[in-house]
Amino acid sequence: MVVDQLREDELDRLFQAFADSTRRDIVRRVTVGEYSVSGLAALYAMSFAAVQKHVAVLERASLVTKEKRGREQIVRGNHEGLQKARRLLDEYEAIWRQRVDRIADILAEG
Amino acid sequence: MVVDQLREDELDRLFQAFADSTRRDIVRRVTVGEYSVSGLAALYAMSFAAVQKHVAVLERASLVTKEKRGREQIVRGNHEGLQKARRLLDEYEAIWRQRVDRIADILAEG
DNA sequence: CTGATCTACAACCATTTGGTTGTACGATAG
DNA sequence: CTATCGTACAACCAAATGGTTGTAGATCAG
Repeated sequence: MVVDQLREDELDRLFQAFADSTRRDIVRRVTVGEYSVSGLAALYAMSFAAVQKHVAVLERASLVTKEKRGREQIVRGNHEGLQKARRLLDEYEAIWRQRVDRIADILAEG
Repeated sequence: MVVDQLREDELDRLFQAFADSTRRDIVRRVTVGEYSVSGLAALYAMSFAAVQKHVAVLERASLVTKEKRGREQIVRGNHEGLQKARRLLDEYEAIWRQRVDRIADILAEG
């Protein structure tokens, strides 16, 4: 086994990151606009530290990047993670379509 | 707030379900072939009960369905969950493209 | 310089997660 | 009928998750 452990871990982190509505909202916002960590924190009914942790989870998943600007840390959307997640789901969709085609073939044969 | 709590919870469950390599493998397998719960359990280095729990997580996320056949429970892939997950990532991709277009516009103006 | 702001990080807590073993029960094979 | 198989479910455990408060270091405004 141990097919491609690095990629598997990467995908674990990616989907785990998406599995929280606050984090999904952060991703949407930082894709459209520019936010510091505290700018984001102001949007949610939770502590600054909690939002900071959410951003860290997104960063580890390559869904956002942080860039220091003065005393602020600007959070930006990172297309890389999103693309990887989409690519995986596209693979699954392809497997599904192959399966449907195969069943169609069997029906055509019979 | 409380935009669409049901959908948010649904998405939480969906991405949470994808955030585990064993579960991703189960989804792939049951999309292609037919497996009972114990048939799946035989594939992994963990207990039957553990696999049973993974299947339950996938079922709650609408990624698989179970169907009783004699004393076996047949697990099958369910396109519904996969589609919903893909749809969300497509939305994010669209947001990203809009952002890129907007930047292009600004550059064109300037 | 001083005070306010932004961030990082540690420590703590409750709940969830991913695993285990054990028990029980319906369905099937012999 | 009896033994076995496939499943369900409870109880338990360690680790991870999602939140909190508190402390401390940079950076900026006045």
